[in-house]
Amino acid sequence: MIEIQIIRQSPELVKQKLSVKNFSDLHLVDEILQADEERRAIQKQLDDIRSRENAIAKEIGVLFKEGKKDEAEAKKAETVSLKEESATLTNRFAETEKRQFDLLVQLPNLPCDLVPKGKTAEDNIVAKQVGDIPVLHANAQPHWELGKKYDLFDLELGVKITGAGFPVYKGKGAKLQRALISFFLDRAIEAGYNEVIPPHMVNEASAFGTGQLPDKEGQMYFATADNLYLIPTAEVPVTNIVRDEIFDEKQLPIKMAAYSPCFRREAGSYGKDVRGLNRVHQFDKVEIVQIQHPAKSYETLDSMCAHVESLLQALELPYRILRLCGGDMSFSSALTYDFEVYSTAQQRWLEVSSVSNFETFQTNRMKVRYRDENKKTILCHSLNGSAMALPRIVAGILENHQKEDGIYIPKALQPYTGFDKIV
RNA sequence: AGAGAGGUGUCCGAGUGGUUGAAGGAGCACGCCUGGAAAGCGUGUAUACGUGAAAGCGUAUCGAGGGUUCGAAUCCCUUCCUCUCUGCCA
Repeated sequence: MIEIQIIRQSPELVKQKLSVKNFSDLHLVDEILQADEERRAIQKQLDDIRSRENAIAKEIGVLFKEGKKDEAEAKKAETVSLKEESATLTNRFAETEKRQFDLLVQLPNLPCDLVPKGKTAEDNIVAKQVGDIPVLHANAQPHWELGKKYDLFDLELGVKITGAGFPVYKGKGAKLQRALISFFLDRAIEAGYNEVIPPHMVNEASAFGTGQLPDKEGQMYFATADNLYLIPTAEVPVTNIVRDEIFDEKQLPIKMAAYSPCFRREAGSYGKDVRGLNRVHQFDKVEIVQIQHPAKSYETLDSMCAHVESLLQALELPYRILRLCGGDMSFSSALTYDFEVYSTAQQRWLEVSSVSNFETFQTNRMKVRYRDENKKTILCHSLNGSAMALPRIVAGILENHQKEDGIYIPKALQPYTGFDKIV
């Protein structure tokens, strides 16, 4: 949620930035300002009346104590009209406040100055491309064929048990999953992140805090009996750990890493996008989250990107880094870098990580602040990134490291798998 | 899931209708004292919104939401959570 102060101070700049994100309902900005003005005007009146009510109540209290019952009863009459007025104003205030909130929540985050204009994925900027695309042997196969060939995962079996998009990992495929999770977590811990194991279901307040609600409701699985959402990413429970907290400036940054399964309904996805492990409803991911001082958050974003990059290098995968254009960025983000691994057998890039700075968009919703040297409370910045999402990494490893005689496990991963080759 | 108890500030803890944003204590910060420290003494120590250049002032907040009342932390209703006992269970 954009801070109202920013909209109040520079509505035109806000509109201009929103249009970089391809957001066209700019009239919302004016409506917000109008509601804001109205709200403040009502609050002034309301506070004034309540102040008078309070004063009279106190006087009545004193009169009763002094035993002046008649005077006290007379005073009561004075409050009648005030009570009516304050009741009306209270309603109007609540309405206006809600109207402002409902509008405010519809605005996506403002992109930072580095975000390129653009509408679709085509307009993203390739910031960096590393690693040669391997030349595969003649019988090279896509990962779903390799999964069958080496009995690593079974999608049909998942259909039987649950439904489409719920893979069953088997044998060395299962071990590879576990190895990657441990590897990613250990690397995060080495980089100073504190490991947490969060709940895999969240309440409405948490889903609101990170920006999943209200607009992305349909993307999450919802347990109606208990009003809980299955998490689409560990970002949601992990970032909410600091909800409503006020930190000492010295405590920043807060660095947390978590492994969790992720559940996504992925309504509307189809075709070659969903082949094999390309897009599934349940997958594993290690997520890194930081809560940082506003002045340092972009430095932190760079360091998080460097961390993800080091993982891709350790796994010996060809990758590229994209700086997302305004139109392709998520609702909550101010700047996002996507990491893609080249799927050689499919001849396409697969997104394996997304690292974002949300600035105050999430922390404003969650009220995550720090206290500066003047004891003022100021919103922190929040950042997160996948480090990393497993299925497409698995796809990348299987496809890029396949040889005639089997699939080679990158050296860095061998201590975790306990084998150096899948045959 | 059933029965009972309870949810107050950073923490402990008082408070069952009247100047209570909230006693007291601990902690923390600053100052005095000290050669230095401890002890002691003094001062300060919530958040949000509104208003103001600022100091400040106003309003709201004692799990959450609603109600009674001139007035609610205190009474009533709803709801969430915690603890104890019983049941069930990895």
